[in-house]
Amino acid sequence: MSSKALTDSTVQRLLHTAIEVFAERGFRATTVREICARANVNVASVNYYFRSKEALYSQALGLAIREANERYPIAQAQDKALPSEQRLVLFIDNFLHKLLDDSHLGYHSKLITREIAEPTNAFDEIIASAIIPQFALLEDIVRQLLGPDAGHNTVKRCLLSILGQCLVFKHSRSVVARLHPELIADESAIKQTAEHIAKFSLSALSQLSEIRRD
Amino acid sequence: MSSKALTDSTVQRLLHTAIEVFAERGFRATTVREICARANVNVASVNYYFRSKEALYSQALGLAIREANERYPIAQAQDKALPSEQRLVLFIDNFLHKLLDDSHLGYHSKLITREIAEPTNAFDEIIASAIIPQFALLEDIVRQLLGPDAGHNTVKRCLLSILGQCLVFKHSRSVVARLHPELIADESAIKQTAEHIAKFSLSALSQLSEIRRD
DNA sequence: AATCATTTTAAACACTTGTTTAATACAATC
DNA sequence: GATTGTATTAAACAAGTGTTTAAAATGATT
Repeated sequence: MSSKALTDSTVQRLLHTAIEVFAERGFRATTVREICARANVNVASVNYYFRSKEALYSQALGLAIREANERYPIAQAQDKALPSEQRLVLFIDNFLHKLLDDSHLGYHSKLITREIAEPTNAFDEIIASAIIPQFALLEDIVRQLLGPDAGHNTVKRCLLSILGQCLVFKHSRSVVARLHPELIADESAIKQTAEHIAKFSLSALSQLSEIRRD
Repeated sequence: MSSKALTDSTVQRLLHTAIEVFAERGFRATTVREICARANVNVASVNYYFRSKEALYSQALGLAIREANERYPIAQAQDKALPSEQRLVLFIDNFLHKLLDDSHLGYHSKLITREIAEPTNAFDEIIASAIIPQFALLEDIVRQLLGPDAGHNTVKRCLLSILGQCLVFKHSRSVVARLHPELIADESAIKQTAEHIAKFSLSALSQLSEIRRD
């Protein structure tokens, strides 16, 4: 494969279409033919440019992670000069928008959360490039909010409490859309939801930091 | 189909095997042949007893919901004589155990959360018999904890904050198992996690109830 | 024991799957 | 402009899909 493949329109179209279809249907339920039909390329192209359906999936997943991180950089929340409370608000707002962005990234986060829910061989890639950085950043923030006396497991559980509050809107989106659509109706609703999660979590964290360690 | 079908061993084996395989692979990626092989019945049985693969899925889903509700009844948390704080603890403990039970119900909750993540035609069944009752019960508890002045959207968002903290252990189980396996290692770890979620949420709710409405 | 409806079975159906092939089209280099 | 390496195409491949069929096995009723 020549080096111009990076800008090759066929390869690019295949990758981005693959992100869409794999996100919609999952790996096994996705057919190579559907990807090719949507991308307007011949069926054989998948095995010509990538070696197999699985290799295409792996590459598409990697691209999805990179593009998601480009579009929603966590730089703001990383600024250690800011007060921890504000950094938490920034993190949650960023994370929630990344999850609920339909315009461009809906497929990216869907594909990523799908891989998490049902890991394939590409799972290690996800862990290393999409999960661990987020975990580390949030852990940094939470540790500061809880104070130095907080036990290891307490910190971990608080991380998951915060992430879970965000992720529920992705994983159970169908339920939210059915029962409480107004919570994710538009940009301002998402922002309010992010503020709620931040307030909810900050209340809990401040109270936990007063009490004890484990 | 005769009425004895209810106790027919072939039908029963098909249904329970279907719960397993559909939970593992999802609807489209599941093959009728694999279900039949695991259940030790002929391939044609699916179309003989149920009319199609889709009908089998629908029936299996309904059975999963019924069995999950039987095994983890929410009766305790419904007891209005108990203080709201304790009812919340009971609810979370029950819900988390239901989600993380591997011995019998792992497949049931997996199938249910999968249907939520990727709704099929059977989605309405899930909403009505598995979601709404849980939502209503938790809403009752949360409303008492927040007081009568709490706004509608605040209540809803608090519901999702609590449910999300539990669900993350199911949806992102692969990540938790990889990065923080000790949090769900055994029965006592799960209990501690449930206690954390309850404490975390009660702290937040008590603080929110002091402040304001929306 | 014979009859009958029900259940189980192996085989086949038509269709879709990922992948391969071999022929064609294209575009740059000499 | 012929040559050569790359890209695209239609067609075919073997394996797997849900479903149907028609024959065989089963078990209860007469």
